[in-house]
Amino acid sequence: MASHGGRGRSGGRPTLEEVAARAGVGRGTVSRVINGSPRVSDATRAAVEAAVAELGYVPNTAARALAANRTDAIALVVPEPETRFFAEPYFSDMLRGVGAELSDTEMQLLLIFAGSDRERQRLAQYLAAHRVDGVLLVSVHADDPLPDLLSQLEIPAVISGPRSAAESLTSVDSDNYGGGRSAVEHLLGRGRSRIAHITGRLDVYGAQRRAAGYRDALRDAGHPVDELLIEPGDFTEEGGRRAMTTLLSRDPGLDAVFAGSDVMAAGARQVLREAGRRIPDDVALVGYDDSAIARHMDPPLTSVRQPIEEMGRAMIDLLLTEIADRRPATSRGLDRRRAVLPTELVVRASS
Amino acid sequence: MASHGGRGRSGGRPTLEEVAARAGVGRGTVSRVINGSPRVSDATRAAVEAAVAELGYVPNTAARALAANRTDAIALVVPEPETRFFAEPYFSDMLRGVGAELSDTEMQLLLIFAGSDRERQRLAQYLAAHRVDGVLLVSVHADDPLPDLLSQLEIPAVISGPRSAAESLTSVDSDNYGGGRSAVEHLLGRGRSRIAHITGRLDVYGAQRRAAGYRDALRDAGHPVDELLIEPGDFTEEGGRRAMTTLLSRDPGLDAVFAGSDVMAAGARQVLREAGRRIPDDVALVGYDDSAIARHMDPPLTSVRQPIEEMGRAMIDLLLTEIADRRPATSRGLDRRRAVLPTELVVRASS
DNA sequence: ATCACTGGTGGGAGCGCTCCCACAGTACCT
DNA sequence: AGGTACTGTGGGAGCGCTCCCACCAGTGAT
Repeated sequence: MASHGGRGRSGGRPTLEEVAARAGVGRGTVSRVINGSPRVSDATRAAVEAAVAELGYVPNTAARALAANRTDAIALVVPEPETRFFAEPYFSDMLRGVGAELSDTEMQLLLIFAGSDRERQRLAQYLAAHRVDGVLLVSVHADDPLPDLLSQLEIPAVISGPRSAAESLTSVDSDNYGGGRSAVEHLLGRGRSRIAHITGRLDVYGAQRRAAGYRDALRDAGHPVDELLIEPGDFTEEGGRRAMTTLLSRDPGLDAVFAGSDVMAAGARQVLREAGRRIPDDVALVGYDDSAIARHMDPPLTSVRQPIEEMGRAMIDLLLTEIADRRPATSRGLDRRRAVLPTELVVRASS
Repeated sequence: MASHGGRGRSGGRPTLEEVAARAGVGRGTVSRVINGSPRVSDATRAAVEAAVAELGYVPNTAARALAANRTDAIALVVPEPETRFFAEPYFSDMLRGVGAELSDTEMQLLLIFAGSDRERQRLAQYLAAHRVDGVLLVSVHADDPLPDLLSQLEIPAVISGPRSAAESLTSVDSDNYGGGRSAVEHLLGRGRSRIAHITGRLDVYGAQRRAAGYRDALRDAGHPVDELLIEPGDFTEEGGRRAMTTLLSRDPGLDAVFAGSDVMAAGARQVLREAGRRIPDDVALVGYDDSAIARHMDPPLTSVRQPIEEMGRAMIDLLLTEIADRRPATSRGLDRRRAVLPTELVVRASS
């Protein structure tokens, strides 16, 4: 039914002006109705809404973006190759939370992978062009230049897993310290006393915090902290094996292990088995992440669960307020926000 | 260093006009250089490029979109909940191909899930607003209204897995017919003669084609087609079990089974085992999809591989030409395009 | 010398919005 | 009666591009 105009333009989508003419009001008034301004009388609003419905009017996003200097879109940036994104349920959970929280909004979510250098290049261009109003950053390494680029471009951003205690970006984190504590307190409660800790890579802030929780839990219970019972892994299964081997040689009598991730716990379990230790009878084992591995391990692994989906929701919340705050020009200065969500210990047969 | 202007606008990004002034040329010339028009002298081009570099000019996408009536973005629409998207490697492979093919382009890819009704609603709005230049459609059900919506809105679209032989959208498919043939020919070559077929849901076009390949391969080899050896499954493991049970009761002497998917093959395998049949000694088994299941099955499953990543690339190719063709206004009419990519039989121990 | 062309270039018009200023109308005070 | 204030409204200006027409040299043919 669409009548084609003279030039190549297709479709003849109605414009604000046409809606205004139809409703017998001015352009500005229609704009106010569309944007939900309260300064419109009920009668006028009704007339405009009728015209919008009759004409099937849909705002032109490009025009709006140009005039208002915003895009109504935010990006979820994953500085990893796509493969890892799909492999780890972490991202899937995060995305679910983000999507849910966004569904009440007009905001559009873009998923951007920046694993390769080339993709990084494109991302930088993309951000420089201000094609999004804000950015969600997940799984960022300590030396990544991305956060700096974002602050330089003055693009609102929220990072999941702050890079340090002094993180300059608004951040959302789970309570790694509390998670570490609860794991150790649980083991102590089970009557274990020689509790080892396989940490994650210690340049990852969260791994430091978990270790701190481990230390404080022991100390507060009146146990001395034996540094020989702390051995760094690197979040891999192989790293877990190596660390466990080392720990076992240092103290064959240890009766519990708190691993900084489920994957490392899986590695530790192998070594313990080979050394003839029964789990949990001889050595109790606790992991971190409550991943699928934990559920399927033999015996099923006690693990610290992070509320990843909730973290996604929190990130959106913070980002949206940050974007809203920026709009009225006054950059409110230095009060960086930070959210920390509680973890939960999921007890299974391994402890 | 950015000096703030009088009003609230932030940042002072350079505009075309500023680049033009700096390079000592007109606005139009800069635009030509940016867009790679050949009608610019080398000297002028160099001057403009220098000015662009000095000023760090990045085109304003919104302005371009408004003026040129295009967005330089395409959407990958997944009419499934996110969960399935992550669960099935199909999507991951497809995304890899799409991303790779797009990386030479200025085009931006959006990932849109439309599993729930609410998400569908948003998607419709999104498309009506013409926020993308084209759409990639994957895993669409036969009765989905989305394709019609797209043609109505005159948005270029490419679908993976056409819904029927009369698919109205440009489509990319793997050679399901050839895949079915090759599976059966392989089994015949192994000396099997009573070959059963567990089909997928027959309202899925690809499942029909696989079954057609099965029939023709038998017929061309001089074997009669016994309809009692064809039993529909529904792509699930349970469906595979049911179909296998039925087939075995109809013909206890069958010596091979071609299942329309690896998952159904897994179901069939269970039933065969319980019935005391050895694989492949008594009954040879072939699946379809070459998924992780196939590799991990005991014994490893012979399966037909679809070139999913290549399909992703092909979809982008077709979509981009479709978008380009549309630009010069003349809608070239009725010659719908269609690409069919070859499959490959991966032989393992089950046959 | 005149008349086509042709490759290069400048800049007006306009894309469809938002923002904001101006102004009419009403209400409520002095 | 005149002021003041506030609600609701219309429409100009302008966001930063692309498109296209007009125009200016050259160049070669007449």
